[in-house]
Amino acid sequence: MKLVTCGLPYANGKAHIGHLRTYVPADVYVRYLRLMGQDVLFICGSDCHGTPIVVNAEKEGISPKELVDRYHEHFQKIFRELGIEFDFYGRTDAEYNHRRTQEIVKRLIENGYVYAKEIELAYCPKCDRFLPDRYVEGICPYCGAIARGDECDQGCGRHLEPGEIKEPRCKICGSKAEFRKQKHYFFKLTAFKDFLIDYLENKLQGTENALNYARQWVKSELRDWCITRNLEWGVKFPGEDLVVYVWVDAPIGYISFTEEACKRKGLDWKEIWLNGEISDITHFIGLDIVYHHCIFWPAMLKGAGYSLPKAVVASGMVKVEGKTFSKTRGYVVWVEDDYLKAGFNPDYLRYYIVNYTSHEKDLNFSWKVFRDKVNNEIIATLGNFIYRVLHFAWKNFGRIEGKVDPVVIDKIAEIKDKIVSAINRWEFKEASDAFMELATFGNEFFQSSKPWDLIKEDRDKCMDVLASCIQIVKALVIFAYPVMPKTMSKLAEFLGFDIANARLEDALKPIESIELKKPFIPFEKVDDKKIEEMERVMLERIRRAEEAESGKELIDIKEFEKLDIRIGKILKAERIKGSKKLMRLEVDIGNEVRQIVAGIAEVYKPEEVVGKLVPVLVNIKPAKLMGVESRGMILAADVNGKPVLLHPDREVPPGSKIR
RNA sequence: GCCGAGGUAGCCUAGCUGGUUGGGGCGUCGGACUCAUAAUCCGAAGGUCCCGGGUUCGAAUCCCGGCCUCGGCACCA
Repeated sequence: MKLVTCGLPYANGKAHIGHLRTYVPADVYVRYLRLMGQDVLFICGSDCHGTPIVVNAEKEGISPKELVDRYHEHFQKIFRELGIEFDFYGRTDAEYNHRRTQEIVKRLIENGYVYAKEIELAYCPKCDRFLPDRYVEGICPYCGAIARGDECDQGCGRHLEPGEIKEPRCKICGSKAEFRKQKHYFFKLTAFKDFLIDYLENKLQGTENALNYARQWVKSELRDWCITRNLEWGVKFPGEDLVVYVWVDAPIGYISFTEEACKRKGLDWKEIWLNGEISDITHFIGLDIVYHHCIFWPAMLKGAGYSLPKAVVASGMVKVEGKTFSKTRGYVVWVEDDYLKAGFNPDYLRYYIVNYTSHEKDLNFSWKVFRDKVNNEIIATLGNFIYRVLHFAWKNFGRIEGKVDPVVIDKIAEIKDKIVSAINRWEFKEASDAFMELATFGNEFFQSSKPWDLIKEDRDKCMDVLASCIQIVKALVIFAYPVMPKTMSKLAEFLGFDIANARLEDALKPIESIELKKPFIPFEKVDDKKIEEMERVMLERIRRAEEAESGKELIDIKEFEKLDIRIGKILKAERIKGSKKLMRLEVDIGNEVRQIVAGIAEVYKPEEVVGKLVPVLVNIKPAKLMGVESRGMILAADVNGKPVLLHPDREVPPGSKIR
């Protein structure tokens, strides 16, 4: 029995195209494996714990469970509608996962891989509780920006250790927090370094993008993981008033979901998870969680005495209309609101995702490309071939009994081999290109055989041609089924065979005789108006996002007057060591020379900004960036996140006021 | 900065253990056909294989240097 899993969607937001980038190929993979005769268990579930869920639930005034329920339902619905069929879709807050997680944590403790340590944590005296991660807000000790407890998300982006944040405040009640010591538990990840190096170099299979990242990480410094948090919501850490960190109980979902799936099917989950060193387990994940799956997870499994995964397959990133996927900036396609509600066939999106490029590379989603792929590839090549054959055969004969051309059988066999080879390398584009090649072959065969002429001259010969074509149609239905299950199962039913129990080899078995009904048009065209509408929706969203980003209300001139903006002359400039973006400048602002740190080093070289006149916000609070004090802020235009400097249109004296 | 991945015609790509004219798809142009959702088929145009140097009889393919793009740099879900 082979196990295939997908990274668990976090039950904190709706499904978008980024999710599908992992789930669709995984589903396609499983369906092909089954067509290849393999026994596969396919599982997934909702990731239900963690601080963001608790914080968001509190914000909405509902319980974490209510929030999780909502998105758990949502994801199940999306998967159902897109034909992503898990054998079991669980949730990490279920009893079975709590039980398995606690069992594994106990094993880790028994085996000596967990130790306690006192650390200083932010504590809110008013709420009377410790404040984990995102419950804290304060000042970043490095750059002075407002930061979260665990990360300076708006400023320098640094990770913050517990206790590092300055002036911590409780995010719930807003009152001042203090630091208090508390005992927490750490997982001895460092003890697994040698094991991990060997595992990643010699044992784990998968896509290069995942393996290379992981190898690089494991060779640099590993640190022990703090695996406990001060929350109510989560899996209780044995014997303490703490819960385990989400990244402990989330992957354990893979195990507990397997148990549940096996229980329902009368199988033994231990054959997968407790059968020795490496087990036939394949994890499909996004690139963002490679670390957890290739480092943390195998170490945990090893430490608790469980089997290790055989392969980790990581999908590439998603872009939307050529821009980096971003929910906040509006470059996103929501599966339900944007796609399904518009009434598009889910098979189209599945085909797009699988066929756009290889699994490891970046996938760009564009509505125009979508329209072209659907209309030119799915419909014109594949759908049209199927329909023209079925329609012609039904109209002229009704029943087809003829000899299939051996050339056709050879071609089908060739395509089948291509598909098998591609699937074994997780090359889903190659597999889908292969069946499209067969459709093109079919069109060529039909065209060059001219059955519309033959029917007038030689009905038997015409019948043979159609027998060959129907053979190709059947092969196409089987070969394309994993990518487009909805439409292909309808066609299989039309042709009178059971796709659920089909094998790739069935495509080669000649159809002796077949009775045809009136065929249906398998795919509906996507029209330009609809695409324009979709693009409008997206542009509108991007525009709104930009507006929200700038988030500007109307202000009084008095407020503007608070800003002291002057022209400064850059006297000196140098890069800041260790930083990609920052440049240290000495700027003459008229009555003094200030040291200012500016994020322009990605675009400008020091020598080209020296001597330039630029606007400077003089009365901004001083801040430290990368340890260098900055007293002022260079103003520049923001073009796609990159700075463009502004210069006065004629020479003006440094210190000139801007108003 | 460090570490990955990658730069092949308007777009997506194959080739990358070096060897005849760098394949394929979409788009474009011309033609043919009419069974079919103006679908299909045939043909054509289109490439400094990022740049520079090197190794070699010979490099998109190997080596060195540079430029550019994307991503990661961790207890962030």
